[in-house]
Amino acid sequence: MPNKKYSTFEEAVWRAVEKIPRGKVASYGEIASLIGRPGAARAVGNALNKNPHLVTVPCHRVIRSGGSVGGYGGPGETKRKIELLEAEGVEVVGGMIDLKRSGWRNASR
DNA sequence: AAACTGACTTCTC
DNA sequence: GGAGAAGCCAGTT
Repeated sequence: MPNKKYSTFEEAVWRAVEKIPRGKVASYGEIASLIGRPGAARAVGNALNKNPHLVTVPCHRVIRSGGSVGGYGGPGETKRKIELLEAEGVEVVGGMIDLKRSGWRNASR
């Protein structure tokens, strides 16, 4: 039986991630700050790794700082992540994203 | 309860 | 610019 209960931290992460508009990306650190846990970028990655809301939470829109795509669980999964981002209008070059163009609430303008 | 792990971040060489 | 190490947080075992 599914007694799977989730922590408030994870719920907060998913909530912040699903808030990311299509065609834009946010870094793990950004999410951590949004939920009130600055520096918990690692914890955010952990929450996404177990992401049970794979449908509601576009984890592929979450990237590393600087604009690096980061990972996605498996080695080959990272490539899929890039494809998804490009499909949404995000320009990914060599695993790097233009934050000034696809940054969620930063660097644009 | 303690220790390990991990989709991170930043500094230094 | 690339590689290595340390620091940080939350979850899982």
